[in-house]
Amino acid sequence: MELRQLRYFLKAKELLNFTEAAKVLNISQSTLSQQIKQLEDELNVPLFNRVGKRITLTEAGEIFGEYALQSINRANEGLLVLKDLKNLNAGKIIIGVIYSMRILFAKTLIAFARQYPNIKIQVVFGTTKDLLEKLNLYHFDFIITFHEDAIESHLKCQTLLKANMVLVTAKKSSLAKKNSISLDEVAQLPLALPFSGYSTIQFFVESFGQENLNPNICMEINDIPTLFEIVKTGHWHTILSDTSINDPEVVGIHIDGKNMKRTLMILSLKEVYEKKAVQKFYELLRSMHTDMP
Amino acid sequence: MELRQLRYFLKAKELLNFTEAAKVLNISQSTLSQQIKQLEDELNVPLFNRVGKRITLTEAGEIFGEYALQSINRANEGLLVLKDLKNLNAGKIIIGVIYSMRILFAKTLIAFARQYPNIKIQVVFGTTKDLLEKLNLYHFDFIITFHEDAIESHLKCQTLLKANMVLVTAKKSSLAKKNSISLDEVAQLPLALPFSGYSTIQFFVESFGQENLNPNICMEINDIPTLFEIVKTGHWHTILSDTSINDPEVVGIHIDGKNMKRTLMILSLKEVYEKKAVQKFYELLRSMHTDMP
DNA sequence: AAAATCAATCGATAAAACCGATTTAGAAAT
DNA sequence: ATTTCTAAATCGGTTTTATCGATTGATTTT
Repeated sequence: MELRQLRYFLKAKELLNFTEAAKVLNISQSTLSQQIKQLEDELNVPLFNRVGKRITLTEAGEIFGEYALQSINRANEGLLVLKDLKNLNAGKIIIGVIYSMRILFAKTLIAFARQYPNIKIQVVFGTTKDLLEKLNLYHFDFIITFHEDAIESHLKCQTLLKANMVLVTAKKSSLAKKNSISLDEVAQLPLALPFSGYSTIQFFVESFGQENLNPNICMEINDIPTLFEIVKTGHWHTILSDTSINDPEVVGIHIDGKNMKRTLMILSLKEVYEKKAVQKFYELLRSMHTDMP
Repeated sequence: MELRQLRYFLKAKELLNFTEAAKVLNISQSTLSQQIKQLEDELNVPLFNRVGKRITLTEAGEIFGEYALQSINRANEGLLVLKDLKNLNAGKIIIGVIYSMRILFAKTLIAFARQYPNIKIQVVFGTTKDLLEKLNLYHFDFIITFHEDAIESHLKCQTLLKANMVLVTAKKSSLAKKNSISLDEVAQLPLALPFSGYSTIQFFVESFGQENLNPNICMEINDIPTLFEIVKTGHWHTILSDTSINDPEVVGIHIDGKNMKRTLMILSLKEVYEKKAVQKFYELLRSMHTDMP
């Protein structure tokens, strides 16, 4: 029993004429006759009465017709749903994002949700380590993170933007008046750094290490709003990417040095089919990056 | 897209291993690989991610799987329902019966309904003419009637029983003591005959005509219980098949003459598939006829 | 009565499913 | 790190099945 036979049967049932049904189906009448017969043999019951040259439906044909129609409809619906998926009228994407991308990401998220209201979006904020782990477990469609390590061969890596790492200080602080600050100077300050993952710590270690500087790290906190509160006291300072700053009572000061930029990447698994919704999200991310001052 | 491909896909989805799925399906792994690829090409979306040597399900595969399963289940259910039909666990039969078969038929009906409780039965009592007309319109599975005319070639005819036509008279009547009566004598009696259709009237006309007798027909009534009430007055008499008599206050007296039997037939259309339920009903009718004294 | 028509059947052909062998590359064992 | 095993993809050939046009047989239409 195949869908082909069910389709043939339903058309014959509809028209109660094999010759006409065959014409509509673009097959020969003899093919239709044979396929219906095959189906009847398999079902072990006639679906049509042959009355002279005409056909009428049997009780079995009546009953079976309901099921045949539903079977075909289900298959067609499956096909249609996949089309919708492809046309961004359905589906779901799951994205992992590091905390410091909150502000920029939120804007992109809102724009995407407005443009594609039928696509479900799940967003998970986390540390780079956690996000990577889950990416490798096929949990995410992609993650957005800083990532300077050697790219694993099974990962696809797209550069999103270069983010500046800046000294974040209270607006009321005397430092707030500076346009820039040296790394030497930063090393003298009491720092409360973001403890958001291995790669972040590595970044700091390497940046200061290259200048043989020992930063005065007083705290490591893995919550950016809390960091802002600490900074707002005017005593402690932190170093964050400029994408993180959205508090009116803190400012970011450019740190001199060519290593004070971090690359924000989109990471995904190579073997995983790239949904159209995901492609659209990338496009939106990039266009919003282009517009950045 | 065919049910075969959907079956293959669902097994691969279940086992997440083409080689094992192929083994279970009793096909070669390469066949499975090719058929899945064909399906993916038709759907224009991958259903599986190929991860090294393993496979995982895509979102599209997840979604499509639901519809594929339902499509196959519907087709299978259609098959099962037809089996039930064949096994007398479902279905419907529609029977036309002449009035004089009421008593005998009721017994058969009850026995059948008890034996096959899941089969719906529709019974229509009527005149031979009406029943025949509707039979030709595919309204009935079969009808039970007296029928002596030349059998139309599109009708299938089975003899059920030979029914005796008897004089029906009041038990309190002096005639009731007779074992038999001649047609001459009957012609002298005031008769109230059943007006139940052309063939019944023809039968009487021919029976009396052959003896050059003119019966005294006072009434023609197309309701058997009413005929019994008339007869019970002791004044009028009627002629009915002995299968009709179920009133304790009337008796049937054998009428001398070789023409006083009528053949009760089962009539059906030759081109119409004979349901198993119908076959079973025939069997029951015949067995109850055999048991008749 | 003759012509047209419709489902069934036939024999041949085209298309598709299927197979085993092989390739490619990843996973597991050493 | 190297070797062995293994699983999906691909290839070319074979088998099976759908399909076709012609024909048959019988019914319907003219």
